Amino acid sequence: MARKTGSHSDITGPLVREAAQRLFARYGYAAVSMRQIAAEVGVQAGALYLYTPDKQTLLFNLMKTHLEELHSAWAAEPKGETPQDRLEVFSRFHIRFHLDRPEEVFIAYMELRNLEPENFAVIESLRRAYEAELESILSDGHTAEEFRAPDIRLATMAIIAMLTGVNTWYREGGRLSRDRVERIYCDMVRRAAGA
Amino acid sequence: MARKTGSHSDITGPLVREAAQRLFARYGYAAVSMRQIAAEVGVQAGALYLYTPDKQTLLFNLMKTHLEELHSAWAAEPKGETPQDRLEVFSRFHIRFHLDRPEEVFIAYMELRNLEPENFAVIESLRRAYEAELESILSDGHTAEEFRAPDIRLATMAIIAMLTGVNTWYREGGRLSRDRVERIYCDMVRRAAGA
DNA sequence: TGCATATCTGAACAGGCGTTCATTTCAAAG
DNA sequence: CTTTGAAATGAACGCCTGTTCAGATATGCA
Repeated sequence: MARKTGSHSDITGPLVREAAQRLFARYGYAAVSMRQIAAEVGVQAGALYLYTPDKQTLLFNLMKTHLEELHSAWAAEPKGETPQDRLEVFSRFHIRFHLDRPEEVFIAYMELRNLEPENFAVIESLRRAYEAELESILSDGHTAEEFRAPDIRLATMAIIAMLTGVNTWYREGGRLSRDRVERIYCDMVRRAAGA
Repeated sequence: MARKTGSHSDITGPLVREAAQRLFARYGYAAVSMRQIAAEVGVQAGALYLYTPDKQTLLFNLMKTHLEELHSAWAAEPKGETPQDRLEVFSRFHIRFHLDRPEEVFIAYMELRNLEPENFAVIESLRRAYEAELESILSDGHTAEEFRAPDIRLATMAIIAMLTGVNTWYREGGRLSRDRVERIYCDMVRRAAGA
C-alpha cells in the first residue's frame, strides 16, 4: 500500500488528520484505535508516529485547530453597526461556520472529557473567548437599551446552545434551505435577546 | 470486598447500575471497562454477568430507563390551560427534570453512537416522542394564534436545545437559584416562540 | 444438622491496545 | 551510479479488553 503518487509525504500528514477526524467523529476517540486510523490512511500503525507524538496530541490538535479557525473566521467577519446588526451577523456566522464543519464540531463537544487536563484548559479557554464575543454583543445591546434580556450571561448560553443545536438535526437537501434556517433562527435569537 | 449487610444481592443489582452510570458519565462508555465497574461495586468482573448479559445492555438499560422516567414524569405533570401556560409548564419541567439527573442526561446525549442499531432505534423513538410533546404545544399555540413562531419544527428544536443546554453550565450554589434560572429561561422560551 | 440454591471468585480465552524500534524501501541529490 | 535520508514496515513490548466457567463460599430452609 502506501504512497501512490508524489511521495515524500507532505501528503500523509494531512491524511492522518483527516482519517482521525472522520473516525473520532463517527465512533469516538476512545473507541478508535491507532491501527484503524492507520488502515484508513493505508499505512501501518507505527508510521503514524512520524506525524504525531501520540494519540492524545492527535485529538488535541484537531480541537485546537478547529477553535482557532473559529476565532479567525469570526475576526474576518464584517461587523454590523448596531448591536442588533451584530447579533444577526453572529447568529448567521455561527450557524454557517458550524454547519460547514459537522465533524470538527461534534468532536469539539463530545471529546472534551478525553483531553488531559492541560489540553482541556487550552480548549476551554478558546471556547470561553468565543462565548465572550456573543456576550459582549448582548452587553452592548443592553447598554444601548436595544435588548431587554433579563440576564446577559444566561442569554449568551441559551443562544449558543440554540444555534449549535442546528448541527444535530440539519441535513443538506432537507425541508429548509440553509438560508431559510439562518433567517428563522436569527428571528428567534433576536426575540430571545429581547430585541 | 462484597456484601457487608443484607446479602442475597437484591442490593448488588442496583449497585452495578449506579456504578456504571457514574463511570459512563465521567469517562464515557468506551473508556470504561467491566473491571472498573466491578471494582467500584466491590466485586470481581465475572460477577457483573449475574446482573447484565453484557456491557452494551447495561448502557442501553440506563438510557431506556432514563427516557421512560422522563415520559412518565411528564405524564404526571399538571397541564396548563392555555398553550402559553403549557409552554411554561414544559419549560420548567424540562429544566428541573434534567438538572436533577445530570449523569443520565449526559449519557443519553453522548453515548447514542455507542448503541447497537436496534437499541439506538428504541432510544431514538423515545426521544422523538418527547420532542413531539413540545411540538404539539407549539402547534396548538399557533392554531390559537397565541404564538407567532415562523416554523414550529425549528422552534421545537431550538427550545429543546436551549433548555437542555442549562445542564452544561448550571452548578448548584452558583450565581442564580434554580427557580430564578427556570424563570429567566421561561421568559426567553416564550419570546422565542413568539408569545 | 444437612441440603439446595444463589452469589461470587479467579483463572483462562482469544484478541486488541498504544507505542517503540531495528530493518527495509525507494526517490532524489551529488 | 552511488550515496543519503526520509518514509514505512512488521514484529515485538507489556498490558488491558469483554466474556465464560469450574469451583469455592455462604446463606435460607427443612
